[in-house]
Amino acid sequence: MSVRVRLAPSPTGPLHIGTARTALYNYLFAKRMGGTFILRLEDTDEARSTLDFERDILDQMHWLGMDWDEGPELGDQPAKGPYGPYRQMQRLERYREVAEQLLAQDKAYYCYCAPEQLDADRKAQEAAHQPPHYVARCAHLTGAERAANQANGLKPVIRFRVGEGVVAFDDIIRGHVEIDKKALGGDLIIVRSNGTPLYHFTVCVDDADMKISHVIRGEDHLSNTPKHILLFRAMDADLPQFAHLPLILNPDRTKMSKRKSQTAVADYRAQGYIPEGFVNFLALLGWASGTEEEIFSMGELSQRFELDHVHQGGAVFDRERLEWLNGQWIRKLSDEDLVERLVPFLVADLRTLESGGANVRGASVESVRALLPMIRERLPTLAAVGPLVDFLFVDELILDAVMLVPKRWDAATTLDALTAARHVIAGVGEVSFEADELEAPLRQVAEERAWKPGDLFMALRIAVTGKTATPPLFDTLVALGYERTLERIDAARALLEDA
RNA sequence: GCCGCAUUCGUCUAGAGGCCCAGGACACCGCCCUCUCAAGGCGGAGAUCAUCGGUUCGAAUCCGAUAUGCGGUACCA
Repeated sequence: MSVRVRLAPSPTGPLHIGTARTALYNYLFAKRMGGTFILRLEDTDEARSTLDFERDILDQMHWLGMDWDEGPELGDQPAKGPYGPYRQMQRLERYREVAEQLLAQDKAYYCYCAPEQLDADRKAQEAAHQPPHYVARCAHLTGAERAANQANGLKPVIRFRVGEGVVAFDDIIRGHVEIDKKALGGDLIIVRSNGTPLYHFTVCVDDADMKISHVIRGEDHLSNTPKHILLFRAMDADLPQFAHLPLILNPDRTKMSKRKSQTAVADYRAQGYIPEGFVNFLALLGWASGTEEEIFSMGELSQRFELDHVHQGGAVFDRERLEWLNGQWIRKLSDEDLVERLVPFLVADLRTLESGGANVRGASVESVRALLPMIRERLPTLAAVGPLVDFLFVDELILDAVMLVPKRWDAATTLDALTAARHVIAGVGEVSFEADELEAPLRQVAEERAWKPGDLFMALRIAVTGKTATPPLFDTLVALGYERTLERIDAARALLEDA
């Protein structure tokens, strides 16, 4: 049997971390098994579904490096695959057809109970400490009763007969699971009174129609699985295998939510995480290779991923670990690649400086490329580039006399040191202005004046960058350039003199 | 309430009856490197394997109960 798996997000929000991981596991499983990965949009919640969310979901999927073999059209992208349409609102006819069939076979029936009535039932059951369930009031209506309801203008829902007994299945991740039908809440509604189908029904129709072989989804669907199994059986469809993934959790171990965590993939992207790191991190949230390796590319993952090695307990989303993995991957990128990804972040950073009143110079690909050796190890995210090097791209630093003074030093010593350093640098001259040429003479002045080299360097660093943590000093000076280095030292000296 | 699932260092996890008085990684601490910050190297601390019972010569691993957490229980998905 060929492996066919699917991701079935509903476009009621931007691509969620949890959905992204589910997508990844489906994708990796498909790749590993030489199967087919299908994307289906579950947009039957008309009130909350939007085209923008659809776009975000597909866009972030691509960003993460996942493509699908079958899926819906969007914009200029045509639909792919022989089992379409892949958007549920376009499959309404099909659901109606299956519902009719179920009705004709008496596997489903019309129910005219009013929502208020149902609420009252539920309350009564609760009071009686019984599990809430539908009391099957309409389960055996006569033709006359139905006609009467109809004549009264009542719009019925369609309910699926659940019956009695136990539903059992073997989940790839959880093992054997048995659930009594009594726990299912009675005959379930599959079509609303307005004629639109409900989730439990549409997934089953679609999964059956699309010949899905493995349903890999979040644990929150585990308790619903018996309903699905019953529906599959009623349709005489082949049962897929189920694999229920552990949940991704907030730090307080509740199901990851927007309220307590950042859940949109797009947000992480905007913060400078790269897909290589993000995918690696997501893969490791609930799965491990069994070896001690943990840096894996998408390609390596799709060689090794095993569904039955997926962990069963929920996993807290740990940003520190994500950041570390992201840094690992940033360090692996080629120069050209890194530069290309870095520039937009630098530009954005400079733009905000500019709107704050600074005069900024353009950040070109060449200029950033030259900085790579000194910043590469200092980038946990792409967004870290701005704070690291933006001082190189502004005309004037915003400084004050207090911050110019290294700790352990006073203003007078600092002024003295900057003057001496300026002298040395001018002595080296513009032609020999190289990192290798600068260090020795600067160390020598420090020694002559009994300053710790580190203190001298710190004074210089602050004067020239406005920061206490920067890339290596001499490379920084060279990147700044001879003229601007001297200008900044002079500006700092002037500030100290005034103070 | 009812049903289901889960539970190994703070976090992600390895572990499929003896190799485990539990291994790796992130974070943390220390040292080395060092002009700051990183990166890197080395080392440290950190888990009575939720608890209690049972099975077994032997249990983190199998079984049961309890606890805790989470999920489901919608004319949401």
